[in-house]
Amino acid sequence: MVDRPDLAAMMHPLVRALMAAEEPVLEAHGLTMWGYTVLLALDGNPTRTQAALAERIGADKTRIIPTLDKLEADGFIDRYPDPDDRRVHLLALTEHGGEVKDATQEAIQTGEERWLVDLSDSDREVFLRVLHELARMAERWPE
Amino acid sequence: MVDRPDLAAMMHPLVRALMAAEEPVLEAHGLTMWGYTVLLALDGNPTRTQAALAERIGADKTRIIPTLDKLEADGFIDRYPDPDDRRVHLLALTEHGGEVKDATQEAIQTGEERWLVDLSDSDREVFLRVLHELARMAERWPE
DNA sequence: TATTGTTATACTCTATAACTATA
DNA sequence: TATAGTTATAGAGTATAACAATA
Repeated sequence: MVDRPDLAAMMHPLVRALMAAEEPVLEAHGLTMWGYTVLLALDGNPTRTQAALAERIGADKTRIIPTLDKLEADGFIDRYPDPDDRRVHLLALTEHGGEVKDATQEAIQTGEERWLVDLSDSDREVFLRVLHELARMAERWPE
Repeated sequence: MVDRPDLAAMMHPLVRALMAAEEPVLEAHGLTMWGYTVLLALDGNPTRTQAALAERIGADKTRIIPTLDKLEADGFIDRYPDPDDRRVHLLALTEHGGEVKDATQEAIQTGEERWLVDLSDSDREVFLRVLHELARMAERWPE
């Protein structure tokens, strides 16, 4: 009946290993995991409210506030009140923030190649395509 | 330069969604996530020490003790001192524990099919094979 | 003295609830 | 009165350190 391990049982340790490998890279670029997650989310997607950003990255709206404070203090993001509704904060990457995000992502993906290097071109293509599709499904399934 | 999302950025939300979907199934079978993880680890692999089990599943040795207490009280595992070294506890699934583990896994994998159902046979085969291989790599990379 | 399992404590992360400022 | 953001508090989960039993 059971002819494969559980998806979660395979993916969970893998994610932990991927994140453990990311940590020193993030630290070298002056970012936390949540900080990097925010930069990825804002890249190309300026966001109108902090609550929307929090929901998009699966965080509590109270949880990201210290992260946003730090990113702003470091000059990675701009955050200013919406003139049309001064309760709302508009969020966007600064040029510097975009550069740091790019450099960090480059380093992370270089590290991740360690996992993919032994795959054939076609296995790699299929795996990444399917994974991307499942990730999009998970986004649409927020609960 | 960056032509794909980060592996971790794709997998992390996916794992969270998979685990969220598991939770009600586990509860219906009287198991916690750690309890189920222990049953999976013990299945076909009786283990000589609790510390070894903890390391295998990526947990702290102190963390699994309440889990083992509960599994033992529920009759899912046997735990008794090794006659050769009475400091050591031998751990093994009971018959009942094996049945519960099988039934739970069956239900979990049925739920997981939701993610895989739209894949072609060949995409499915490649994805699961590569994922399995990466999971094995992660096991060998414990830090 | 070293090791296995256990318990007690402290720490980190996260969520809940209360507060402010705008609308 | 309702909503966006913030702050304060409480809770869950985890790790660190001390302890008892056995070797």
